[in-house]
Amino acid sequence: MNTTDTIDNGFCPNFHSAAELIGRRWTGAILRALFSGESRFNDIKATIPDLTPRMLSERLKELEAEGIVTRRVIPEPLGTEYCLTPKGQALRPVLDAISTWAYDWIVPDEAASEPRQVEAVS
Amino acid sequence: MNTTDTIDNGFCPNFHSAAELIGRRWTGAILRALFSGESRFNDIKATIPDLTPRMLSERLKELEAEGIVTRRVIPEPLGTEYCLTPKGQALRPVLDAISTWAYDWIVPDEAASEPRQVEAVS
DNA sequence: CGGGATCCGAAAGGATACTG
DNA sequence: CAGTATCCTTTCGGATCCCG
Repeated sequence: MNTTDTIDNGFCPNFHSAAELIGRRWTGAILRALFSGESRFNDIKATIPDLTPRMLSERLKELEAEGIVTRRVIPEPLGTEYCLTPKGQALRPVLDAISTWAYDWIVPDEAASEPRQVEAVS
Repeated sequence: MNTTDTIDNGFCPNFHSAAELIGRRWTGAILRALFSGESRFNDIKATIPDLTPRMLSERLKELEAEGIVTRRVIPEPLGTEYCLTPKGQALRPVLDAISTWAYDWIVPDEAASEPRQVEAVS
């Protein structure tokens, strides 16, 4: 029933697993780095502030296991390259939608820390 | 630097917090239930299989703190009603994008164990 | 009905160090 | 460069009981 249409049923396991896959800590940012063109381990790591190699490695493995990225070792400049598979590329609309929403609704200085100062509304 | 929506920079804290907000455990499903029309605590709970009241309560509070839902106590039938704010409504494209992706790429028996053929090829 | 409080085990995540 | 290994803290999340 729910196929490409709108949200009209209460629960969908596929949706659920997809949401939690993408939403796993750091995963969104990693995917974003991949989309932005980064592909080497340390390049990805460098673009994401507090990401430790352990986390990156772990998330990358998960994504690989999910068929979202592929890992390839490059002999010459010696390194590893992570690329998005079609399934991974297909996530672009999702990432874009999140970006748009974030841009529209997340107030800049609310993002990093969270000094949620509402202006005194009694 | 471009801030509109395309992905071409490495990291964006707004995007990051948005992704992890939506991706928090159960949050996607809860949002989905809200979009599908549920609004009462136990109705939402009922649509999501293993969600405990504690988790629902916790997530709902987070969403409320983020300005994504509003909580209102209804005196008559006695209950509580959770509604999406404009900020919450604005998440619809995100949820839809995830739904679409999930439908296209998550193979049923990989998500849970609900038999469903993606496409009866040939 | 709609939660809050508490307890507690499980798992995720961070820091640091070390290696092929 | 690209990870691993280990430790150890924090958080998550489930169960249970209770309260307005």
